[in-house]
Amino acid sequence: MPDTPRPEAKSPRRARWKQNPEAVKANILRVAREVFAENGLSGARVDEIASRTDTSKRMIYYYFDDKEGLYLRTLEAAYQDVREQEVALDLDGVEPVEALKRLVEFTFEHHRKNRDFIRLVMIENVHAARYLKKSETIADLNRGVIDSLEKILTRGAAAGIFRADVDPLAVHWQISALSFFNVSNTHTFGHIFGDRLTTDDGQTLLKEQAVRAVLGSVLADGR
Amino acid sequence: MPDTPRPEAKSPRRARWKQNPEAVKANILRVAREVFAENGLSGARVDEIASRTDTSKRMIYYYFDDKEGLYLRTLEAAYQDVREQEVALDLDGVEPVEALKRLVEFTFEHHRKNRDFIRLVMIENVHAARYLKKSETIADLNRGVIDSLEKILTRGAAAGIFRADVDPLAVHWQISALSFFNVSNTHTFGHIFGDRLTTDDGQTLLKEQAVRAVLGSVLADGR
DNA sequence: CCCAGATTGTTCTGTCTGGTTAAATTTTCT
DNA sequence: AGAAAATTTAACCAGACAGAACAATCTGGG
Repeated sequence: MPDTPRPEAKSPRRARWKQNPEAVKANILRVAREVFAENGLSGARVDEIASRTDTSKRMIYYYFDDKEGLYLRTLEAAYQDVREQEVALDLDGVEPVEALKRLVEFTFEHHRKNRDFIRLVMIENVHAARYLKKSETIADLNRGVIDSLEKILTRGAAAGIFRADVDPLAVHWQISALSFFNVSNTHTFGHIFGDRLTTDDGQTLLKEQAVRAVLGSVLADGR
Repeated sequence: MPDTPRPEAKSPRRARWKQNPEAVKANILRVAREVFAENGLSGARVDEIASRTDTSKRMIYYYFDDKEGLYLRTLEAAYQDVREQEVALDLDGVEPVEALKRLVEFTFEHHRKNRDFIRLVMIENVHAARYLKKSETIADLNRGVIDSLEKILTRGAAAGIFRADVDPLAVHWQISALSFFNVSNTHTFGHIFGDRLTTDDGQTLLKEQAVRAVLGSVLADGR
């Protein structure tokens, strides 16, 4: 990252700076995530990314080769970031219903906090996941989520509280759907039906409803 | 739509053709929907749209002014199309639980059948609904959905089957979320977790689960 | 300290894609 | 026949990605 103050005068063509490859890369990636999230891959302008950086366009090509390379790395970094936030959650000791409840609530909030990430995933889906598929690392990161969910479900089934035939993957799909849609479709939904559900009260309502919904599809019939 | 066979010979610089404004416009819109859905607004190429048409690039500008104009009209047309398919459903006479079940199933299938539409909505959300907001017509089309849902819910509440405090809009949100996500995130989800849920069996499972989920968040506590 | 290699900044240029328009030609309506 | 609308063909031109060239500065090893 170049140091800040262009030393006042005229003739010294260059300012002083320190070498800091990691910081430069990180800076570029941070900005790239924002710009790609706002405009998509083809909509984003390399020049705009550069100008929002503390460094120059030259560095983008120096470290990421080209626009698509930058996009791919941005995607990977975003996935990694988000997954790192998730490991905190430990529900092994908790009673099944409560554990599932917490998991839903956590996911719901977690998505809300990572809007740019959600948008990147949306964009990938418009691309039919073309770039995601190029990444070796991403898929592996995510599979763990299923395991921890499965633990909760089998514990619940053993206790007779949950149905025995629930599919962990399908439940994860459901939790994701509710949490994802809540962020991804804010704009169209809000414009058509009003913003009532995006207020704080509305969001709490939706979160509670999501919990009820997931439990509803998982609880044993008589309960 | 220009007529097909460029009359063999050399000198006649122009082929013969017939005027057919409506067909040309419709043809352009149909193709535009596909291409925009595949690539987004900025990703779509006017040249590609033109080449997939039976007409020429110039006609796009003749009828739609510019790329954004075409995009906006495409969006409006898509919304209108989709809403027209929905009016068929009549659930007034049906018993509440059954009615809600059918509504969920219908919506789920309906989304699956209109993938391009879903993608357009995704794209709009990436744009923060910038173009949707320019449209006068779209918002009005959709509000009716809430009314018919509300009827079901109040009937159910009156019968003591549904909770009294359910919010129709929130329930619609939930149904949409499950149906929408199922289409919108097929690619990323499928790549990360495998395609098991996109098979016919998987989709039936998800649909059933969606029904259970919605009912679970709506049914009165005792049952 | 001095050198080699890595990192960063600046400026400039190429080049091609892609949205847009000019102008001519044909059809249709009255 | 003449005017207006529809359609065709053929460019035009800005902007965006890409990278060349060069200089300057930093950093680590000998």
